[in-house]
Amino acid sequence: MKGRGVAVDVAAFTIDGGALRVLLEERPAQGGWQLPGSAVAAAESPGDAARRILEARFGPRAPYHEQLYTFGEPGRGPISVAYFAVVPRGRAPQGLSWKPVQVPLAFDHGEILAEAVERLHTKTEYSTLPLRFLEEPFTLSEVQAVYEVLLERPLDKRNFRRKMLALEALRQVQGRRRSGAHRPARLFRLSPDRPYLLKERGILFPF
Amino acid sequence: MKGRGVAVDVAAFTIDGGALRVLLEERPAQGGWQLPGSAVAAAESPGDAARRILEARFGPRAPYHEQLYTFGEPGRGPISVAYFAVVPRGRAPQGLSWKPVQVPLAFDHGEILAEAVERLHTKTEYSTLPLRFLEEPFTLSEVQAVYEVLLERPLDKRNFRRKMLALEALRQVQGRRRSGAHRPARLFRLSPDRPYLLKERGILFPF
DNA sequence: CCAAAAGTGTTGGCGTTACACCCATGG
DNA sequence: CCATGGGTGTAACGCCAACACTTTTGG
Repeated sequence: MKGRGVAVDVAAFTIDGGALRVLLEERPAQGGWQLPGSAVAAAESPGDAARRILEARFGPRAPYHEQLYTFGEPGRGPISVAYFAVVPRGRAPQGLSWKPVQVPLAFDHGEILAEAVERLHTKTEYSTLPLRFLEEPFTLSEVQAVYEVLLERPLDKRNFRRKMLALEALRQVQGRRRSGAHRPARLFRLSPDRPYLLKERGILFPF
Repeated sequence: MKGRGVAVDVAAFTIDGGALRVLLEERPAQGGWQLPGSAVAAAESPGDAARRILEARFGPRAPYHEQLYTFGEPGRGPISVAYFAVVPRGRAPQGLSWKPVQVPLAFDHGEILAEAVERLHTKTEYSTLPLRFLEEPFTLSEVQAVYEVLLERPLDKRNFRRKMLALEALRQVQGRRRSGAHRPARLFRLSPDRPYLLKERGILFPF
């Protein structure tokens, strides 16, 4: 079989300081910032390679990730299967930085990043993917804060809570978070049976 | 760059006889029916290869298609970038057949097909992708029939028309279709500015 | 007792569904 | 004039967005 090799690039996001950030590595020789990536070995699938890349950075429990899109313009070098990942807030791994999503990238990585950001926004509208930005257990206020960053607008607290709880995507756990001079907050985890919920009914034809 | 080659496989759908059908080729030597595909040449992108495959079957105006998912389990052979396509009703090209989507396929093509069918159903809920099943110009009754096959339930004619027209995805064109002993039907095309409409607002957070 | 975040219900408006009859044509 | 599919309006209901105050705690 002739043709080009296959690589995997990962756009890993986190939310910190009220802003969406993406995990980048700096390669000054190659024109600045780029997404972490790797060639796909002969004995692994692209999904295996993505998990390997994430485990190398975040340890054996790789964060949530899914395949995004495959890029392969001729002249690009390898064909790249892009993944995007959602990572709870934390320090950037060795040699990498969490950067605002507006930074210009090397190669065509800006295009990959733009696609990943768009997918993230789309899924925010109709799934519980954003819960993956939080370390468990988390409070409802933390969930709301994540959604407010992603949607770029404030949300009504009562409506938000009613709707989020109605999804049955959360399971309350024992204990409360005390964090200052105010009432402690209930704690939640992802509901084990619905770790990643898409709204079933569509918009066009709910009748 | 080491690793495996890259191929493209296409799941092309049409609606005929009130049922969803997929374009398959029979290779008795390799265990029955399979999706049309091809290796990706060194000088082309996967998208180029998909278009090439479709043009070889349907002529220089390739039907609507989009990238679906990239499959690459080790031991699979080449890594395959799968596309799905939506084709207006018509005769199957030389050497190929329109088959019901339940037929068992060779290799892992059944998995690819299942993914494509799912994507098609998802997009039916919140986009005007199903309009691509129709040759232009078409009538509103034809549009409704397509949606009824995809959604597998009858739809109310008045509600359907109101909603479809409200999307402003259609443009009425001159002329009427006369097809028997009844009132002739108005004709429509895809609105040129919105050839492929996704509903903007989501379900979870429209407030 | 003060500050700060957690927590909680109701109402009005709008969008969606349910529903039945007349129209235009060909034979 | 009859059969066939094309074409049209309204009313009841349910869901969603808007909105403000009380509770619990730490200092």
